[in-house]
Amino acid sequence: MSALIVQMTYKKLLQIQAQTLIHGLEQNDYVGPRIVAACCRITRIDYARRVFDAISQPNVSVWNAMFNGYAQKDLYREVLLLFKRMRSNDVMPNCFTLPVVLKAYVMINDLRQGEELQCFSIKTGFRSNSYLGTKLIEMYSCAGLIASANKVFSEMVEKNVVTWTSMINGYILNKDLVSARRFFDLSPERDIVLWNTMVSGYIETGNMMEARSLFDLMPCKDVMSWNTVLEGYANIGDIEACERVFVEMPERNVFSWNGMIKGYAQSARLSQVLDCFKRMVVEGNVVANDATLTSVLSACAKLGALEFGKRVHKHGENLGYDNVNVNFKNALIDMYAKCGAIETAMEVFRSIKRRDLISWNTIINGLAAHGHGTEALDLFREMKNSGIRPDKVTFVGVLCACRHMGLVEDGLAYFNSMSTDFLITPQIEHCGCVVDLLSRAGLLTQAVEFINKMPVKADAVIWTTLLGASKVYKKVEVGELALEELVKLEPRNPANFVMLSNIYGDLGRFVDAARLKVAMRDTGFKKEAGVSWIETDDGLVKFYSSGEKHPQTEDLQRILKELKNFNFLLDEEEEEEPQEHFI
DNA sequence: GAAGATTAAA
Repeated sequence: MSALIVQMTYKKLLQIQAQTLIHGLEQNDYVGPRIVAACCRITRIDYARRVFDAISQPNVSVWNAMFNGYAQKDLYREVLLLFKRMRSNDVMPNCFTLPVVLKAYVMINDLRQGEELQCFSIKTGFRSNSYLGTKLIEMYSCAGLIASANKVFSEMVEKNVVTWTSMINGYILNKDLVSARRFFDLSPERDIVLWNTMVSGYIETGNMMEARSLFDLMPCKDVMSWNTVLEGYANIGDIEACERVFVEMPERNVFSWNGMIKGYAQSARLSQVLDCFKRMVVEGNVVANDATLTSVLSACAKLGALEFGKRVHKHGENLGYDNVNVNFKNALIDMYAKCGAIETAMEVFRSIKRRDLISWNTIINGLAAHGHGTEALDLFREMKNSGIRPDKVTFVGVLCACRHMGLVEDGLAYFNSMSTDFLITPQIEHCGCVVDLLSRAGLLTQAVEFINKMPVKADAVIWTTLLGASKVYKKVEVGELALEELVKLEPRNPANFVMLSNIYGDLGRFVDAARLKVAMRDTGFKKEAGVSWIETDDGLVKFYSSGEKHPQTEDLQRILKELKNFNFLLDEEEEEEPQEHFI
């Protein structure tokens, strides 16, 4: 029967279950746990629970099956609730029960209960169980109690390679790479997981050199070993090393492609992200997953590549990510919003059944950034009403919406509500928003007061905002104050002097303007005019804003016009004929 | 029955 259950489908499971009911077998000590386990794996978890509840006197194995079912779905609170019931029903846990329950305590960070369970396990004679020991080490390491973890480790009679891995991982979690390495060298057996753990430990602590030399020492490597170093290089933005590893690796899975894509994204090679994704679809023998699609969509968002993004959307739909995957949908919202397709972004948002914090943040920030301030604030209200707790990112969007609409009162009210109602400490971004809001409204004195009172130190961006506003509103004292601060923060930036000197000029204070010019010259730096440049066959060509210095300006203007028309034609064609391969 | 990975928002 258990062989049957292993390869069972949903339909078959129901048939078998019906048969067990007919014959009263669900109460059978042997059949009961297997049916529950199969339901946990195949059906919805609440159905499994109903099957469990129907068993009048479940034995310990039935309880264990249900615990494991919940744990596999990350429902740790349910594990613990059920464990309480088991204890009150006077069913004795066995050596299979304790590790899974302990894991639940680890996952919800309940150290006290975990320790109680440890005492319980010692009293009931499971002290030397290596499965339990491994979980205890993990629990203490996660809580930062590395000494307790080590105590459990050294008191364990039977240590195997999993135990050693758990201990080494504990040291890595606590950033003690020296001890981790000592235990690694001491371990009587080293399997591939242990090697990979040690390599990624070095990577996590930023020691790519050591990671690489350990990787090179590995007696055998699996695809995950290769992926680990690939991602290590991706994280530090060493794209050449990434590409070398990618070419060199003997086998590639979806994580390998995702790692390569991440590498390009990390070093801002956005069009290469798209190229790599195309290659993956065409030549990689792998299926993209939600991580792939979200990374690619994020690149589309940054590039404004709406057409490509739409195709990624289709691709994801075909793979079945559309209905269930909130990550995919969140990335879609961002992509559509950043590409200016706000309505589509809104549609996607509305189509999500279980929105998470990121869904709300993405749409609110997207709306705010595109001047749909009213809608952003409406959604913020809706978000609060539906019981989702806003975080600091939400408030960046909310304040940004107020700034766009010039809602001084509301902006200040939201800013205050952030710390009083939601216990969020304002960050520099929030403060910058408020300073900008006040500055644009011409409330410069209030802006200065705000800067003096705000919980973080003002940065150059904030002072520049104020300096700019003081030019618009001709408030020379504020401008002088801003420049004074700016000179401290970025003494090498001559643009600051130019700004204040222009203010003096506007007010006819030419002596002061000249004095500043001298001060600027004394810094030894010269403000360069804003310039764009492009590399051509003849070398670097510079373009100044609305400048006509280039000898071929007329030709350039004409070609630009033609290109615009050409692009327009291309867009139309693309609509009709989407790229092959890309479905 | 215990140990190994990636993703989206400012």
